[in-house]
Order: sequence, then C-alpha cells, then structure tokens
Amino acid sequence: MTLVMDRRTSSALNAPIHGWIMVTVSDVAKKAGVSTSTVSRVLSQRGYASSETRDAVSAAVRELGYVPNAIARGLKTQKSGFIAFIMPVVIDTFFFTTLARGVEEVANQNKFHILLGNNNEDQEKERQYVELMVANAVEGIIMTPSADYSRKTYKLLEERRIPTVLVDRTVTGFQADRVRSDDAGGAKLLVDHLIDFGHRQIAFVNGNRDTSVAVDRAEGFRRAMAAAGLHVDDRLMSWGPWFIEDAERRVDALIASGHRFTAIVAANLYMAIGARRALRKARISIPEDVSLVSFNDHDVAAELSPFLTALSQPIYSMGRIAMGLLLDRINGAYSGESRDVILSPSLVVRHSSGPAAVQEPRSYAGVGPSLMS
Amino acid sequence: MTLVMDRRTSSALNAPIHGWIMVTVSDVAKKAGVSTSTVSRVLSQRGYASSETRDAVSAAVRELGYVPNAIARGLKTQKSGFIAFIMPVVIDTFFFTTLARGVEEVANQNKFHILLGNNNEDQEKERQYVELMVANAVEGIIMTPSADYSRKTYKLLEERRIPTVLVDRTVTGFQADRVRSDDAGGAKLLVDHLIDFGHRQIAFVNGNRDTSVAVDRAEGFRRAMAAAGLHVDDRLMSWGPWFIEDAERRVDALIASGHRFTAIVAANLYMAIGARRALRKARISIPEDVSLVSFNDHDVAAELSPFLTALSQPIYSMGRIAMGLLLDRINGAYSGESRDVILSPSLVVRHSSGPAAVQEPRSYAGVGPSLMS
DNA sequence: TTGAAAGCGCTAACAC
DNA sequence: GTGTTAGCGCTTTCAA
Repeated sequence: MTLVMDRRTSSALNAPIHGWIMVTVSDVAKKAGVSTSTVSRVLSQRGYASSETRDAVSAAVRELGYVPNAIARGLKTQKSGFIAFIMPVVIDTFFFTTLARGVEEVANQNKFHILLGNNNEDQEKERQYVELMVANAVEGIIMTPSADYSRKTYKLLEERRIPTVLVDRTVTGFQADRVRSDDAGGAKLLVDHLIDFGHRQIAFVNGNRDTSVAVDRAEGFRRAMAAAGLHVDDRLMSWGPWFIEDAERRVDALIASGHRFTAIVAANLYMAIGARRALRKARISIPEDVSLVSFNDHDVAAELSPFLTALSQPIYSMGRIAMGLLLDRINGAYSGESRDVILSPSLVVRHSSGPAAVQEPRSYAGVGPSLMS
Repeated sequence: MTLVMDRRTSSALNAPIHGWIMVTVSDVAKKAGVSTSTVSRVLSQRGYASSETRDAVSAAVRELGYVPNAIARGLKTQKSGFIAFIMPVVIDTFFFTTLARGVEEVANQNKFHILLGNNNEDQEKERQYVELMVANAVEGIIMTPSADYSRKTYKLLEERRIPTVLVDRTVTGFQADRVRSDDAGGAKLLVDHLIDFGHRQIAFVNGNRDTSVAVDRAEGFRRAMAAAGLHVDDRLMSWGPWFIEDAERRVDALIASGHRFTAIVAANLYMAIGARRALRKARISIPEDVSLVSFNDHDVAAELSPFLTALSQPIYSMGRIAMGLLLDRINGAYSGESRDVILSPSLVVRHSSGPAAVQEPRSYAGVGPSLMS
C-alpha cells in the first residue's frame, strides 16, 4: 500500500523562502476534475480534448493563476529554450549592444531566451561560462571568442554537439558557423582613404595578436600599403589589448620613439579614444598634424558630433544573421558544413582625417607625455 | 518486483537531435562504484565522503566528461540561479549596456545568471516577458518598467513574491526596491546652467508622460524655473516617446509654431539627436542661436568629440547597486520595507550650450523643415 | 477522448 | 561514511 502524500503538504514544506505556494498541473487537474495528462494536452494544444474539458481546464488555470514551470518541462522534453550569448563586453560597448539587440530580437521571435554572459576577454572566464551554459542545457551558443585558442572550451562544445555561431572573431580549427565583417577589406578602405590624402607613414594601433580580427586587419593593412607601393614600417604597427589605456600607452610610446607618422589607424573606438588622448597630451592636433581613423563607427556619437572618420559595420544585421544561422542548426533546417558569412563594412569620412602635411613630416620625439600637463 | 530499466536505454531513446548522449550522476556513480547520493555529496562539497571516494568520483567525472545538469538540480532545489534583466532597450542604448554590465558583473560574482529581456517600451511585451521569466523560475527581476501602470504585470510579481528591483523608472503603488538618479535635481542642474547663461525661454523635449522619470524631470524643470522667477510656458514643454524621430518631429513643430525659445533641454541622448536634426534642418546653429543640453551623457562619444552639455549619471553603479539590493532579498539578508536609492547626477558642460542671444530672441516661424533641403 | 504511470537528472532525508 | 529511496513539475506512451 502506498501512502499518497498530499502535494500541498510537501509543497508547504519546500515552499520557497518568500512564501509563494506553487500551483502545479496537479492542482489544475484536481480543480478541473481531470488528469494531469489531460491538462498537459490542453495546455500544449496537442492531442485530443473535448471542448468542455478544454474550458474546464482553462477556467482552472485562470482561477488558480497557474503558470507552467518551464524548467520542469525542459527536464522532460530535453529542450531548455535557452541560447547563450557570450561576448567580451569590454571592447566597444556599442558594438556588442547592437549585436545583442539583433540576437535577442530574432531569438525572441522564435521563442528562445537569451542567457547573457561575458568573458571579459579572459579565456578562463570564457571556459567557465561555456561550461555553465552547457550545464544550463542551452540549445545553442553565439559567442565572440576571447582569443584564437583555448582548445578546451571548443572541445567541450564539439563533444556536446552544441550548435555554435562565432561572431566577429573566429577560431582556427573549430568547425562552426561564423558571421563577421570583411576585416581585411575594411583595413584597405581605411588605408586607401589615408593614402588618397597623401599619407605615407601610417601607424596601426591594432588589437590583440591572438584574435582573428586583429590578424585579418593587419593583413589588409599590409596589402593596401603594398598595393600603393608603400613600405610597411613594423615599428609603426603595434598589437595589444583592445582598451583605451593600452592604446594610449602605445601611442605615447610611438610619439616618444620619434618615428615619423602622419596618420593613425585605430582598431576600435576605444583605441581611437586612447590615441586621441595621447595625441592631445603631446599637443598634436587632429587632423592638421596627424589624421586619425578607426574601425567601428558609433552612429549615436557620430550624429551628435561628427568627428571621427570610421569604418561602419552592419552590426545589427550581424546579430540577426548569427541568430538565424543558429536557429537553422537547432531546428535541423540545416546541417551541412560550416557557413562563413562575411559582410562588407563601409567608410564614413568625417573630420578626423585630412591631407598629410606637405612638408617633411614633423618628428615628435621628445614631446612625450612627461613634458605635458 | 520492479523492472529497473537501464538508464542508457531510455537515454538513447530521448537523445537530443544532435546525437550527444548525456552523462548523468548515475553514470558517474556506476563508474566510481558508489551511489548517486555519494556523487552528489562529493560534487556539492557538502556532507561526508572519504578522500578515496572523493578521488574515485573526481576521476569518473573527468573520464566521462560529466557536466552537472543545472536544470535538473534547479527542479529539485527550487533554485534556478536565474535573474531576469528586463529593459526597454530602445532608449539610450548606452545607458542600458552600462547598466547591464554592472548587473551582470555582480550577478556573476554571486553565481547567478542573467536572463536577458527587453520590452521595447511595450507593456504587452513586458507582461509576456515577466510571465516568461516567472515560468523560467527566475529568483529575482531587475527591470526598467515600460510605463507607470500595467497593473497585471506587477500583480503577478507581487503574488509570486518574486524579489524585484526597479531601475531608473518607478511604478506608483508597486512595492519594490528602486535605484534611480535624482531626476528632479538633475533637471534643476540643467536649467540653472541655462539660466546662468541668460536663457529665459527654455523648451523641454520630455519623454513619455507615463514614465516616472519624465514626470520627475518636468517637476524639477518647473521648480528650477519658478525659483528663478521665470514663467513656464507650457507650449515649450512637450511629452512623447523617447526616440529620435519623435523628438525631431516635436522640435520641428516647435520651430514651426513660432514660439520663442533660446534653449532646449532633451530628456535623453536620442532626443538630443532628434532636436539637433530639427535645428539643423531649420538652419539654427548650436549654441549661437539655440543652446542644447541633455539628460544622460555618453562618455565614449563625449571623449572622442566633446560637444553636448549633458547630465552624467552613475549608470554602472546603478547596475551594481540594483543587483546588490536584489541579492539581499534573494538570500534573505534583508526583508524590510522597500528601499529607494537615489544617486546624484552631475553636469558636464561642453560646447552645445552658451549665452542666450542678447537681442530679442529671434522667432523661427516659417522656417520649417519644408523649406529646407 | 481520457487516465495511470513512468521517468527526465538531480538532491536530501533517513537508514544503515 | 555511504546507500536507498522518494520526489521536484512536467510530458508522454500506452491502455482503457
């Protein structure tokens, strides 16, 4: 003989701290005078149910204020409805917000929910996050990897066969759909623009060497220079973190080094800010003394106060497309080999770039930040 | 007699589409030659376990590549580890990104995960979202409500006793912790700044009338004008959506109306952009003809190209504080009455504001957008 | 057209 | 120290 414990009883025992007593299918079933399976059938609009039963169940649901527990449902159906969106938030806030908007919108239209994560450009945190997302049974992941390695992270994803879409940055050797913009082509646009203005000594304040974007941009930079018959001076090219301070420090150093340059290409908005700070400290004016152009545009900022010549990427579309590719995988609409969607950026010329000084480019050696206020 | 079904068998039957076969505690237990509860005890670091057992379990976990299923755990423990962050994304992207960063950081440090949602300033969508989050068993919610009513949404939250923190905007009659900035005080800062410059006819392009922020700002605006002995011309005050286009349209109308004004206060960055567009179409220059100041600052934009005089809010802190208040509630550290944290904004004066024209303010009637290119 | 019963993966009494 | 067992809330055969 089995003692059928009143659910109410046990429920009261495990009641959450805050005192809310959960309403379950059983409660609805009892109230409507039917079985739990009937309730389930009515709620999911699947299977048979007479219109009377249907009404009775609906009434019970309304009266009891029943809200189905998606977690429990997920446990049974093995579908969580979650999609992870992992980004390296720090770089270009604007870029990732816009991306997130695109991702969220499409996800939402398809009844998926976004679990947000950010890896802070930190591989260890990234690995933890992916593991967490796997633990939370996400059905797919959209991410901008912190760097081009971190095998462990990707191994887990591959083993688990979790559909993954890489945005902006890629990872060599990891099979996954990717959405990015034409970084090499973008670099060429920026460099050609500067060359047209007569610039010959162009500095490139690039991002982290182990991100695919930075490598692609360097490649595009080199090719554009070569195409114009210009020599690439490696001392004018620097690699490093995508942050304001790091870029500032590197431009400080560049100025202090005395190497000649008449223009700077920054790898993102933050780095453009860093470059601008360094130039200002050294009393070098933009664009009279040095032109400054940047990857990534910021439409809001630009509209208020047009200044920076920048490369505009279709970020919102990137988000939407990424989510689209992922959904294809999740619902089995596509299962072929990895797709690589590359979108074209466009150049927006504003006031931070102009003709190179006609005379011999001035050398800034000795006009380092230490001399400034 | 009970037939104990091999878990493998059923597992293979319900295997997810993508072919990954789940590894469960039972598998680990079998491999380690212990019981599932022992595995559970080892994994959660709770309860007793000899170091040998511990090692055996760890080894099995590693070999099998076991990742605990947080969903199943949540079902049992009644704790999902999820916190919903619902925002009206459209307005001031920058504002919400920064907020999200603060929220996410603190959540993450406390082992909570963020479920992202945005209501698009739409009450119906908001209600759906809250219901969805309730269904997903979130342990708390941080949200910027779309408007000051939508009772149904808040009723659900109250019934379920789900700890909620309101950020930026509040809802009258809904008991919840809130974090916001001193909007009335902020309005006063902006208006006083303009009055100091000799402005007397100040227009206010305000946000939606049924958001608490807009109401508070209007109040602050009124008080500041009154304190300076100035008359508030209601025709210079407009209410409406927080978007670029709406603000632009309202400033178009203001210009066309012929009412005199020498300065505009915009309720957010987007609206400042709209105002700027309208002014430009009418060939009215900033700040020579009309000064333009705004709520909310955008540090990135501002640093690249300093232009807009704006009110800077400690957004990141707001996010961190909101999450902190929520955690107090969730873990029971605080259960008193609703707290209301109000942070002070500060004024950043840049180039979009200046002295009011000495002569009789010019009237712009007839210089509407239709006459412009 | 409906209900009984099993079980998703995990944890926590409680017994040993 | 460790194992047995019940059950979190839901869905889904399968039998009636």
